[in-house]
Amino acid sequence: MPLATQERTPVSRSRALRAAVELADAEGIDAVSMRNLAGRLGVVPMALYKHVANKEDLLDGMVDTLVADLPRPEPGPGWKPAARATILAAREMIVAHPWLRRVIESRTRRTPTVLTHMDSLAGAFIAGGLSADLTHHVMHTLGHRIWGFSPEAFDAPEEPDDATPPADPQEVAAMVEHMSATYPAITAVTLAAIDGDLSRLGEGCDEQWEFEFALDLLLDAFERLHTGSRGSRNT
Amino acid sequence: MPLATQERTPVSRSRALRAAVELADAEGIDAVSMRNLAGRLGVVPMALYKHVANKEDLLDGMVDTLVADLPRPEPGPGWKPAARATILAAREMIVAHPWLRRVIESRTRRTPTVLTHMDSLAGAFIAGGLSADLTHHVMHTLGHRIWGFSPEAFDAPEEPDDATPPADPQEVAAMVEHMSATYPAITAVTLAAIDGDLSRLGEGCDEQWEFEFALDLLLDAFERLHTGSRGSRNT
DNA sequence: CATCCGAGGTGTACGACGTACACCTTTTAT
DNA sequence: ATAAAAGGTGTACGTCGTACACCTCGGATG
Repeated sequence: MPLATQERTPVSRSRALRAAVELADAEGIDAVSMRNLAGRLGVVPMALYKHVANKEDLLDGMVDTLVADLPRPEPGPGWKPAARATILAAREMIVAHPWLRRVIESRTRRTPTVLTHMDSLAGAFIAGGLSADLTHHVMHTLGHRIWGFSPEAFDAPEEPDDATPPADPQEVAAMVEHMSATYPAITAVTLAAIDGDLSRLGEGCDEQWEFEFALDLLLDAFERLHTGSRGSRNT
Repeated sequence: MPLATQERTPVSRSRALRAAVELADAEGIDAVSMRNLAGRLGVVPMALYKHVANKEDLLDGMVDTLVADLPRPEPGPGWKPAARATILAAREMIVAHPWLRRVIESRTRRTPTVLTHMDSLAGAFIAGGLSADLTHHVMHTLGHRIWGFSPEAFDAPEEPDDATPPADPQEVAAMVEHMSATYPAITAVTLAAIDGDLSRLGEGCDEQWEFEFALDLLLDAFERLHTGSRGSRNT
């Protein structure tokens, strides 16, 4: 005999998606399995398939859930600040949900929600007077930066292990020596980034700063292309 | 009684990695499972673990195998053409192995081989006179472009299904109408890219061109930052 | 009222996957 | 000849996504 019916609000697509986002936030994206998520919802795994087509659809939906809340670029002052603000808002979303970057990267479908976001950003450029052609190239150049992240080829790998133990200075010095001999350029770059202060070695760099640096570099370059071609060339 | 001993060259790490690359080239990255790869090598799955630590290590190794063959930037004429040539060579590698992009994106370790490539590229900038600081930002800005691809947020999704059937023009026109109403900016951009010729709708855009456009845009911007700061600022 | 239906939930089962562990065999070095 | 290392085997476990057949309600409809 079942316990006193603990009334369970029935699962719905949006409830499932929100639960999945919460689960990913709390325990990481690997914890988001159909079985695990179903458990959270007090339901058997297969029940989820009444609300999502399959796991891909679940992940698409999770992205949609978050992307739908992004602000649209404000029409007005100019395309550059509008695009900048929109992209930085997307970045806040990425920072708030660390698993989101990888999930977006792995998406293969373009959902209407995602298309809407892309359209409103492209629309900002067009409204600002950029030609459709230039807007096209601009969107390509921005790439995933549209979503608030750039592909961080140069980044320190995420270290899931507990923070590196302090390690005595002598050992560190020897390591740096070795690095410097093997990878002179990278070492020079790294040392410059921490002002030569070896105690700051584990810090990693200021991603936000790097992101905005690259973003502004690109926006400025776009502006140069745009104004440089007004009336004379066909971009 | 076993068949006449068909002499099998013993598996080695590099043989396993090369076989894995071939397998991925031939059947896609999903076909690269420990079991499948072992089968190809005429060996039981667990035998692979004598040569790779685990699957992540296998994937790392596959990347290394290819990255090791990349040319280093030539010292000489200037950092810009040197970096450009190196990055475009990496791009050729990516194009030749379509699975490689995703695998590189998913790597979490930086192997010595990969560090060596990054170091030689960073070294080109430094040899060209860019400060360590500027080189740092430059590497970040290039992001995955270092590896010959940019994150294609704006790309058509890869369509694994057979090419879209020709679809009669009337239907296409209606679809475009609908798209244009729902996503005006994207539609304008897309139509511009195909010169309004609806028969070219499925084409997708010239990725190589977009890649080089973005690459050159960035390299030019770096140059402007560099020469603009010579002797006056500390970048 | 009786009936039906469809939306939501269940239970079982299958075929992958990565890999731990204990064991065997072959090659090589001494 | 012998010992040890290097390479290969076989079994087993836990996890995953999901196909398929079934059940169970709460209305809507005759």
